[in-house]
Amino acid sequence: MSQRSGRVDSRRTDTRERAVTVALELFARQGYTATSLREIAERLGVTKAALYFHFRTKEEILTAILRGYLDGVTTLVEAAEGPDELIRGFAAHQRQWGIDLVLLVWQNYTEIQDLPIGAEIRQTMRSLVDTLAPAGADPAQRLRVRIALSTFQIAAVTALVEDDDDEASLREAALGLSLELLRGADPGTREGTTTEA
Amino acid sequence: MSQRSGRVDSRRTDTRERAVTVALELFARQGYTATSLREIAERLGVTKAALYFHFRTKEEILTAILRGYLDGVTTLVEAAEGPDELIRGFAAHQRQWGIDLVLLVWQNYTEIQDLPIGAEIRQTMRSLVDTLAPAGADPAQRLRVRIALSTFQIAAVTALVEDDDDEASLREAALGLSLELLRGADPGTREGTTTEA
DNA sequence: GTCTATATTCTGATAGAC
DNA sequence: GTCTATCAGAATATAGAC
Repeated sequence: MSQRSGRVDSRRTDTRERAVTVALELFARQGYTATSLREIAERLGVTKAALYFHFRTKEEILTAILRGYLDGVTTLVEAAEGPDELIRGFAAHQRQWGIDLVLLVWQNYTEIQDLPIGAEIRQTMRSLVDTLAPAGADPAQRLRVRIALSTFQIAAVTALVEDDDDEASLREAALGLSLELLRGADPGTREGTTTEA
Repeated sequence: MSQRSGRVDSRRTDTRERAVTVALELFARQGYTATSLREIAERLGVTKAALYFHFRTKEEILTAILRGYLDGVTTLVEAAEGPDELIRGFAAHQRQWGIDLVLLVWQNYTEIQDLPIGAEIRQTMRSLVDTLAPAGADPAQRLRVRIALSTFQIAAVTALVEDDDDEASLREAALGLSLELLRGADPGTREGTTTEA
């Protein structure tokens, strides 16, 4: 963004984008710390020094990956008009970003949590729970919502481990379970869009 | 075990046990790869070389931690007389081993999965699901069981992130949700101990 | 059982040429 | 934008004295 000149530069390469893609896969499958810049660079067919032209630190690569995903979630939360619509939007979002992103966030949260974007992720997830949980929900109800959200991640990981299971049907089952859990979070009224408390 | 002489050796130290405890905490909080042997040794007040007397590799420390936990789960599965009893036993087991073990397995699964004990963990978890799910359960029902099992882990992590929530009540809520999910896995008969299919 | 000392390899990161 | 060359530090692991 800050390095684009506006017009199409003939010398422009796609190394940065490719680096983000490759890093996502390697970070997800091997872990952030266990993946070296040398490894990423080799996959891209460039040197480590070339990577340092695009990113100032290794952490910046990780942050770049998470940025797009997180902004998507924020947009979802802000645009949501009701719990059911939001959970469906979240399901689609998780699907769109794929198993590697899910793995990346879960398996490397230890490293992510200390980064600036880690605080953003916590905040976004909390607003997601806030939006999905009834106003004034107790911790048990909020836990229910958190489990409803984790459903898609568990399904994605299950599809990876149990390779004989059909991923698409697992996703569908996850959505059903998620909605079921969500409805249980508020045994009373859950028809209108209770945006106001 | 293999190095004990039977009688109480006055020169015997508890470095190995202490190393396992310290490593569990550091691996859980910082990640397996991000934690160095130097760090573990410093915490113990010994040198790296002393650690290598007790463990041949870094992976062996990780394996030693997971061994006790995993054997406990196996024992639970073999002794189980019914789904409800098993899930309660699993809940108690998770509680007993604490948040650090839960974090360790989840946050470092990328590294664990390639170890020999990683295969054991997968197998044990599968037998756990097998025992909890009705015979002939479809993937969707098995997913439900997996989510029921994840409940305790999500509760533990939630207690860590949301430090104003009461951990004990979260655990209680998790057990209730887990049982609720489990009952939904088989809408039909779930009274007798259907050990035979 | 624990130590000092060391071997070897890799890490993230920088300088400067092209 | 990418390269070669290099840095300082840290990693796992081993050898051998005590």
